[in-house]
Amino acid sequence: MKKNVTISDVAKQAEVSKTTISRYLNGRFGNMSAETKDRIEQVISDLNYRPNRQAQALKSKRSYLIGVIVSDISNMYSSLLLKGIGEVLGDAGYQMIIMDAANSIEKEQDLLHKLIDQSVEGIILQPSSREASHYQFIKDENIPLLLVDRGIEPLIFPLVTTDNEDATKKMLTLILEKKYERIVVISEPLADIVTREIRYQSIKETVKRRKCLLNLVEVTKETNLKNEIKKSLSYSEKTVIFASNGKMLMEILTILITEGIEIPEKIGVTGFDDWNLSALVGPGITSIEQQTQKIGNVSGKQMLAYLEDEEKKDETRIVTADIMNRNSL
Amino acid sequence: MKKNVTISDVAKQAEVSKTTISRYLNGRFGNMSAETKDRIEQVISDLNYRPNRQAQALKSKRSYLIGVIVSDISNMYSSLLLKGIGEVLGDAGYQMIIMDAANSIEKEQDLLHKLIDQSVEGIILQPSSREASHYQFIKDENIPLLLVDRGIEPLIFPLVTTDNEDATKKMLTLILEKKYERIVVISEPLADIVTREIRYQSIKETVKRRKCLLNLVEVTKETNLKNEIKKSLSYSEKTVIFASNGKMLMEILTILITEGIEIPEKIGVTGFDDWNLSALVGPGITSIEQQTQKIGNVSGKQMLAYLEDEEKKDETRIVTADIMNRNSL
DNA sequence: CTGAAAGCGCTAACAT
DNA sequence: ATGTTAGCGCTTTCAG
Repeated sequence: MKKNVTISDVAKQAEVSKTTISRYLNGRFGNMSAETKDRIEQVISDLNYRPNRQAQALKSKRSYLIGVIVSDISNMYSSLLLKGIGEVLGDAGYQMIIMDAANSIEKEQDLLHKLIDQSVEGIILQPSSREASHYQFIKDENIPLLLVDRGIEPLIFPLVTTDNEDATKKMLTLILEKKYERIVVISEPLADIVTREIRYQSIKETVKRRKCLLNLVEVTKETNLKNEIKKSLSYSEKTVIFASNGKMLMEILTILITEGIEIPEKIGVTGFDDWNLSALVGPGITSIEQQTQKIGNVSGKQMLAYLEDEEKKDETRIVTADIMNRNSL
Repeated sequence: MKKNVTISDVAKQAEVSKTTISRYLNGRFGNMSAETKDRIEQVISDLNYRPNRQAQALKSKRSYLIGVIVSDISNMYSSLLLKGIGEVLGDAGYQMIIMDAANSIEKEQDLLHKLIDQSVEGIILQPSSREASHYQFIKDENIPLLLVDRGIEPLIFPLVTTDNEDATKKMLTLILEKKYERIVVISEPLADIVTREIRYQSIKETVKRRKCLLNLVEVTKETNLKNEIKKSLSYSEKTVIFASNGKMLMEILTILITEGIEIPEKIGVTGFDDWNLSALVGPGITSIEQQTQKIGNVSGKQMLAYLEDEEKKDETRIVTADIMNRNSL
């Protein structure tokens, strides 16, 4: 059981003042004799001294902590996102405090406060709500907030996200080329998340000018997804299911495959794939693959930019997605 | 731009001393007049006061921070693990500082030090090395360390993990029932991680007493996996590929499927599946599905137990895995 | 080139 | 039932 060695211990041992040690720690050897410097270096390594971050933060107002809140950490999207953010932030000497809102907006509010209590220098948030008012207080706290993946309304913070509209429209082109006559969009509730709405509206707009029919299924806990899929199979028109995110896509595929429904013979399937696994599933699923890790990288860089220059804010960054043409249409 | 309100501001406003506020914050209303209590409550909410965690930690030696290091956060295993840990720790009022060792043992060492610098109260680690000596210093620091998923040698810290040996042997029974004559184990290098070794040895032991042949392919960056699979296909005996973890399984399946190799007609495939997605792939992959989120839950609980009672240490916990019998054998 | 002293925001004896 | 006082481990003027 080793007792904690503090800056005072080092100072005593090196026969200098705490001030000098502090200078050393912060790389301010501006005018420090080479010998004191060497002596301090020696003592620090002898004593195995490491400065206490909490104390440093308390005094200097620099915590080198960035808070990150994802809406659901068990989602593959989060993994890749966190990987991407972590790469950039880690290299810059920042630590991430990662938290999981578990799809609860109450929990998310609580976590935001907890992050602030920890004196984080910035927050990267994948919001669980589209309501800007929920996040206004962070602006008042004067702490940089960067949204990722999903926007809010109005968009009072910068955002890094996929080119949802563009990718959706490109996929629509593919669908229409294949002469589909009806599109069934299966999505989690549109009202909660702007991204879902954007994806749906993009489809709606494109379809409007064609002779293609459109259905929307909003999936909640009460929804019997199997029944909805059966219904989609019953249409007389040539039909395709469009999954609005990776979670939906996988649930749909699970049903289709376990029920032995042939893709694309019986029904076409496509949508957004967060997992980038759709190459392996069924006949290979034609899908929109987001560059999630890159979104993370970009977010990290944006955050660093804000941190060093408050004025660099409010620039939204769009990351393109890849349209993967496989065999499910 | 709101200036930070401190305990002193609250004390002044409520016309009591900081001590009293502190008592209030820590729920020690033992003997506090109802009216002061109410007044403080009022002032705190008026001022929108929130105590500074760093200052609290500095003084009280309680940070309520638990460090978690995963070997690769982009791996689905991490997602579910973190979900599981977070559920338990969050409910108990702890925050996680999650870090990604990115499969680098040097980085992992660095991160461990950084966690200690942050005054974490405990560390949950999915180790990137099997060498106990790398972690000895944590014992010296007297901070609770809990290993998860993978052990080290010797096992000087408690561990929460899957019943690797048991699950592997059960799967072997299935394989042998299907009259396979040769098993090709495809694994990342055994030498690095104990779990890999355990899985392989379990197979080896079981196979020894049968007339079944066994090959081992250790995959590094230099390995051409496609060639190895081709080789597996060339054997005259009825052959099955056993993937030692989810990452390998998915890489193998990707090759098999894109090359159009029929499963199980041309070759059987099975192994450990971290993603729990193998139901969707190809004909449905018979695999070992770990209860990763549960492993996380158990780890969280173990950590809480250590925190409140140092003596509860050194108890290794085994979580069973599920053998999913599908159509790839 | 170096140190003394004050204080960051909070908690915890020890008083009263 | 509440206040006084002394720090936690560090950084930072201000002096020399």
